[in-house]
Amino acid sequence: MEGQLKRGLLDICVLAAIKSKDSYGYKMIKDMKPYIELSESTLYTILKRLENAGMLTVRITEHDGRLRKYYHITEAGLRRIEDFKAEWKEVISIYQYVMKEDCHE
Amino acid sequence: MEGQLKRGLLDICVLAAIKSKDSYGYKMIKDMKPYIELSESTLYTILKRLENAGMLTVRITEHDGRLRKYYHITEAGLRRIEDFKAEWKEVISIYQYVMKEDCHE
DNA sequence: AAATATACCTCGTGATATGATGTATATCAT
DNA sequence: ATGATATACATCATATCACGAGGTATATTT
Repeated sequence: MEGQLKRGLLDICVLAAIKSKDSYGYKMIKDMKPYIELSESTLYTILKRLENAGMLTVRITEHDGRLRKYYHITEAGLRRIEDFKAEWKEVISIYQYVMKEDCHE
Repeated sequence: MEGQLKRGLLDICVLAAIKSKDSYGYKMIKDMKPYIELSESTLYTILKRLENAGMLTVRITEHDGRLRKYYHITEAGLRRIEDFKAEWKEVISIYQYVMKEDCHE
């Protein structure tokens, strides 16, 4: 997809991916793949940003001799998802404006 | 609204605003205000970008002794709107992913 | 005369996504 | 055994972009 539109949804997708169950980067990419594709560099950038913003916490573990970092959503992260739902209504309103203009043809 | 989400919609809104009828910057801002607010600096940046991308053409006029630049959508611009409609389906798919995860609570 | 509306523009800044690249271990196929 | 692929993390440079601040100029309203 064209990228621009996706941008605003990235943070929310990542938060959604860990909302009901802690997860780690590599797994998140695979889980989200059917819905939204993002590279590792993009995801780790986002995870770092969300961590700095207090939206999630990190727990380092070891699995089969490999490093694995589990991410856990915080209260602030949950609130961010709630805020998104409100913003989504505005997005729909904008979409309707575009469609309205589109139908004047 | 949060900004990030709006980003991907800005170009499309501007194209939609001139789709059925040529318009000019100052008017577009007022027309779009109920749906999406954008500053003059933002709009003129976008108009310049869309012009460079061949999505619209410009016609300079004079009105009451004041400069006025009318923008006209091109074939490429119309195609951009069509592409957006396809992308929108992906956006909805992503939204549903977020909501799905949200309901596991 | 002053304030507001109309109408355009540029520059600097901060935020951001992404490709390229790197590190390291485990597993699988030949 | 060895080479490829999968797992799993990270950083850096770059390009794009929205936006506030500030600027220019004329017409209309108070």
